[in-house]
Amino acid sequence: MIISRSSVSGLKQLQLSLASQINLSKLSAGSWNSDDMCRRFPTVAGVDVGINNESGKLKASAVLFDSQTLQIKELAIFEALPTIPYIPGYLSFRELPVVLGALNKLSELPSMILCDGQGIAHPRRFGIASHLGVELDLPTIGVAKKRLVGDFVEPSNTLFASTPLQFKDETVGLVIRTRVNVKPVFVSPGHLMSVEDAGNWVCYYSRGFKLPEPTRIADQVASSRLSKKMLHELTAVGLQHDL
DNA sequence: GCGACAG
DNA sequence: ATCTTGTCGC
Repeated sequence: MIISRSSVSGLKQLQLSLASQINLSKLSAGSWNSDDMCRRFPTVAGVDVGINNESGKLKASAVLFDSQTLQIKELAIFEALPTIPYIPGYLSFRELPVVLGALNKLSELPSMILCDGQGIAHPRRFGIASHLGVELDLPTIGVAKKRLVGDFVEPSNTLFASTPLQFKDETVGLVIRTRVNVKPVFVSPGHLMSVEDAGNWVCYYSRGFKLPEPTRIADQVASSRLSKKMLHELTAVGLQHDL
């Protein structure tokens, strides 16, 4: 599929315009307390997108969790053919439609969302997490496995060690070691979230794996790689019908 | 001109 | 994103 450079410049202007709506206010007042924060944000959804080689369709997943217990409350998937190819810096225009499709299938919207990819750690401060946040007016956090922009020093090899991700003289995110001996993740706020809160939430949601639980499960669902153990647990609760 | 480049 | 074997560590 071809995409003209004039249409890309149009998307660029749209990003610049929408990015001005981002609000990075702090959610936490004082020290970050997980019990307190979970009361204020009772649910969280993890979203991710995979590609189905058979159909060529994008497959988005939205997994709703109780933020306190991290128990899965609901799960949804949505598939559709991609409209445009993947272009670094314009990922959201390709993936957001299916992500919204999956989220809309949930019986309730979450109080916040963690998504695969960048938040404001983006050339125009408008990664997919920011686009999703502005679109739904919900707090969002971007958790990426790779860097898109910014300079950083590798965080020490200890659990939750983190270093700032600097881009054009500002800290746009954090590089966090969510698991020892594993490459760190790139965390940045999307919308209605500060860099600091985004880091605290990611550490809180991390349970021994590289990716925090919401994104980790959403990732497995979107790429049809749910472990048999997880599949069995979901079946027991009757949440497997969408798979 | 050259290198970098989320998923 | 996805393709892939053996291997290291808890």
